[in-house]
Amino acid sequence: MTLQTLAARLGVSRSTVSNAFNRPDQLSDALRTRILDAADQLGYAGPDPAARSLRSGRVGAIGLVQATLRYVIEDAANRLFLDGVVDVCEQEGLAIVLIPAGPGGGPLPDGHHGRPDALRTALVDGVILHCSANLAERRRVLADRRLPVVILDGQPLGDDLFVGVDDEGGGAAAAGHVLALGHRRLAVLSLDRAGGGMRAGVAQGRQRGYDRALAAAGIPASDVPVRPAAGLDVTEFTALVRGLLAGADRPTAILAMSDELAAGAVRVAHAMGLRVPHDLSVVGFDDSATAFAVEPPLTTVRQDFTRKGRLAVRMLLGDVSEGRQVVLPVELVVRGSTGPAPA
Amino acid sequence: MTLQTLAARLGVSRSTVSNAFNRPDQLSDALRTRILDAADQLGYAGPDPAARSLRSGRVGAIGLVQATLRYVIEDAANRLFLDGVVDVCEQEGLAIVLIPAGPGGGPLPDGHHGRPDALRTALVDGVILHCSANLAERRRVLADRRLPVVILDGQPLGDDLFVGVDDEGGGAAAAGHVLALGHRRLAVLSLDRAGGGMRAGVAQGRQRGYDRALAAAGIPASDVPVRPAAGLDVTEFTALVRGLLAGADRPTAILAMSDELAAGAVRVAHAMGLRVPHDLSVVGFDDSATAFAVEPPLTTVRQDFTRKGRLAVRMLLGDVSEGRQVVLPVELVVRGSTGPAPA
DNA sequence: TAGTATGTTTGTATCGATCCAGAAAGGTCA
DNA sequence: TGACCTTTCTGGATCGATACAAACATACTA
Repeated sequence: MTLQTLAARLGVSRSTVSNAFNRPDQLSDALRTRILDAADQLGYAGPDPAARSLRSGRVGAIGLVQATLRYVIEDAANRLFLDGVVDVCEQEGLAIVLIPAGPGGGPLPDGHHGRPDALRTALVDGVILHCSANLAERRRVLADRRLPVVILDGQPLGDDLFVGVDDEGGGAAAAGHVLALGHRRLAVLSLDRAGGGMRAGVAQGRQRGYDRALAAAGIPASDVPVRPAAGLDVTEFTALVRGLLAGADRPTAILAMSDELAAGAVRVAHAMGLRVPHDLSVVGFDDSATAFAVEPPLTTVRQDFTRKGRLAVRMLLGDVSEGRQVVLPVELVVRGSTGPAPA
Repeated sequence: MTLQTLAARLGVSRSTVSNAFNRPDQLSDALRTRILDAADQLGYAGPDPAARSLRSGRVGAIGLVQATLRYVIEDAANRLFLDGVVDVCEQEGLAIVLIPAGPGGGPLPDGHHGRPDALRTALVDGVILHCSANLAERRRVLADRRLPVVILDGQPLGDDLFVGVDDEGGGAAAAGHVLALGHRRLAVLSLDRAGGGMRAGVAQGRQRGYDRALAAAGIPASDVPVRPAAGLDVTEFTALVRGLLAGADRPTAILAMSDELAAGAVRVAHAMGLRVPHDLSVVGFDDSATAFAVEPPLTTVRQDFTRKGRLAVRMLLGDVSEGRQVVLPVELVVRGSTGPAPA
């Protein structure tokens, strides 16, 4: 059952049937109801979406590209972002397409072999592209496809639409906070990971912030070990943190680039018999639900994920009233996981 | 830049270019590389997805329909299901489309006014349809579109592909457990809600299980109050549970149709000064992460969400090796939230 | 009564690919 | 050498709609 045959059955033109579905104002109510009723009767479910998309150029969906599909739903912070996305999409009746982007952080399929890249074949009107190692390459594919793109987090790329947060400012606030508490031996748990991180740009920004505060306090960056800690399993992560906290001149404060890393550090510290914040201060980042998943709750840097999500979608839909490249503010939230440096 | 123009530029036929992208075995390697290189050079991102879909009938994505988009990501149990879905989709290179289904549980747009229903226009190769109040109507739309459908949870509909769990058996196990502990005054917190539930079918199945066990114990169903509790805000929910637990002949055990409801009940009970399980036993359902979000951890009915997700996608893709209608087993998990009835 | 809006309906061109039957070229083998 | 395969490539038909301009009514104005 196609629009064509339905039109024939009713003795009207294709255009009229099409209009019945898409432009109520283009025909009389009487005819419109007659057509829609007939459609119901004959089991015509409405214009074929593929054909409609081909002709009209619209799809009614936006795409999300992140390091892995799993990350999209498992990361507590990211879910808050999704809340914002969902919010606007539901309002606008847009579907959300989760686009698999191949192995996290890895290169795209070269296009010459194997399965075609999902990014090339995804049916969407625009894409929210999370910062990642191969951002530029992905960006290029989307540019070739002439799809609108909003880059999320990290740093702006060219003059692309961009929404991020003040990672550097947040990092500086986090480090400044523990420095003000008298800590001098610090360590960083980075979102980067050995093989090029999933959120490379974010990690860099936050690190710059840490470094800035350290420099201001006169501490050489080389005195502060930075450990790539993202994507480790529990055993590896535990070993990493234990290594960091072993020895007499262990750090008295840990700057973690996410609340997950921070919470993990607190757990390991506890397991080692260290008290938080008495023996060790820990600062997280993001203020996701995880900040309350440990005792004491985490001092962390809050960002408004949901707002970020809403904004990203709106910008994708063409609303640039807040600018084409938006950096949202962050805010240090002091809770129980930080305290004065031990004497 | 279309396939057409690329072909012209190279002096080959459209078919050949198409084959270069889709059927490597249909042309010589030399020509294929020449074509793909030229495509790269000229910024041709590959065959237009909409055109491809129209002609080939394939999209490379599956759709998920649930009560609301938000539910998809916020519900802890549902995320486990998504894990399974994501698992298979990532393997198969399929995108996942979250289809907004209008106001939760409410009727579909009638098609005669307003925005076209997203279910009618979603570009997908098949749909996983969560049970909901207007399941049948949604099913019909998809039937008209001739899309493969897997119905998730609740009861099978006709001879549609179906994946669910033994809700009735689980309900019976949960109720049987507290009855065996000597409880005689029970109450049910139902997933149904006043205006027709989001997971109507599920609620019915679980209730049948409760009822079966009650009957076996000789307790008339009318003695056990059933309170629709899904979708309430904290205040409403608290009032509801307080009402239930007020009075001298208050229930000594609560059968909750989800871990969220159970955890909520535990919190309210604590707030009222009741000890769990000493004064009140609570049984959850699902064994999601929430089961450990309260003290004591919940006695609950476990189901394997991730397996359910994997299975649903595989069935959608045509694998019916486990049958066309699969009911997965559940298992009672006894933890700290249940104990002997108070004397 | 002609002239002008206003509101409906129609036809033609077009979107950008894939499918499939078959032509051309090159190889094998008795 | 000629019959018969293979491999490689081509062309026309087709998927199912929407856009846009033009045609047709009908009513209203002058």
